[in-house]
Amino acid sequence: MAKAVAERADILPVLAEVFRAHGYEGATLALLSEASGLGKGSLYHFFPGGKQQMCAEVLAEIDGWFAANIFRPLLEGDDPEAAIAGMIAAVERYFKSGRRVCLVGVVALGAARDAFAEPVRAYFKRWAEALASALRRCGCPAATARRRAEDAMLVIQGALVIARALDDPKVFSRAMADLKGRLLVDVASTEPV
Amino acid sequence: MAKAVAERADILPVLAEVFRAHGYEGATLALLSEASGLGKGSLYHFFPGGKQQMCAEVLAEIDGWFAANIFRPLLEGDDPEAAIAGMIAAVERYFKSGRRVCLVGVVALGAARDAFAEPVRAYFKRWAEALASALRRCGCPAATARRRAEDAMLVIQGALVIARALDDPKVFSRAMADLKGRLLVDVASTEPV
DNA sequence: GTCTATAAAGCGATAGAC
DNA sequence: GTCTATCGCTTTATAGAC
Repeated sequence: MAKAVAERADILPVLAEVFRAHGYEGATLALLSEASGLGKGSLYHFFPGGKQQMCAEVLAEIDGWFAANIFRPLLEGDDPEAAIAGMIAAVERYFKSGRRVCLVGVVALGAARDAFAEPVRAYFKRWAEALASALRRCGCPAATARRRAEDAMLVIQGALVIARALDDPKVFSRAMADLKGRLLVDVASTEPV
Repeated sequence: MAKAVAERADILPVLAEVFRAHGYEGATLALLSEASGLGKGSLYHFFPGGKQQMCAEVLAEIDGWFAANIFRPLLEGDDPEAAIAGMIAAVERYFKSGRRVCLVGVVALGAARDAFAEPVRAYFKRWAEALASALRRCGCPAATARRRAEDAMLVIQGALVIARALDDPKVFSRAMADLKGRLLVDVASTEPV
């Protein structure tokens, strides 16, 4: 299908899309080779560890993207309320309104779960902690912030499953809109002037 | 592993557990054979359509179980509030507090999604409609009932993903307890005496 | 660094004895 | 109805030419 591969950095997103679309077990080397435009030999040159290494590096890149574009703004922004709104918007874009699946969630549900247990756990844990941090700075008590953050993780993943099961992206978009409202409801929101 | 197979009805639950644990692609005939205690020849005697038929019949049986134990009480019970509480309890038990995965959700996320699109869609649609019906009879306006029912589908699936990703069943149990409270909040609840 | 060729194992599925 | 043996194909992975 696609060609156009110059550096290693260009390969990972292409492989990621194959893993997303077919799952770890379903992503065969033939598919990965075709999508990247690289022969199997070349793939093994880049990833001597084979399919497992490809998936591990893809997960690491995903984690890096979320760290830079989602976790950090939540942790560092001086306007936590805006950071949360930004998170929702970024998630909507990233998952293409529910048409794109979360590879981390797919791996978590699949048989390869044990092989990637650590990165999968870390991804959701870091995300939840970053969101909880932003919520606390919005005026949420620590316990409430933690619960709402965990709830958000769960709503996002569930929305992806149901949107795909019903083949209806609107489900995802609506869930994100609801989530945005629910995260900050009943919060002090001491607007700094 | 297990042996003990007499009738066809005893085979499906065993196959179901293999599909749950390994996904459609990961559930090999060798695993299905080993788990059921039946040779490949015997499996093909019961399921001439092979792996696809096995999964289709497993999904049908799951649908049947939910129809009898979850959908019908929601639709028919004369105490809808109790039916909803019963649904939460049944779901907690069925998914073993998040230690067991939802095969319908797994299939929806996987590559085999297209092959089973119809039963997957129908399962969630029927469930949401049954729950919405119970909510309406609790005093929810139709639109609210529909939204809350869809929300419940999404929370259940998301809780299964996150509980498994974090390897923490408490996430699922807490989400179910929260869901129970949230479904019926701000509802007329005209207690019939 | 890329490719083709190929190895070794596993896959779904079938045939046929019992 | 159950099994073993096997087919034809695909899988992951390697070897080696260029």
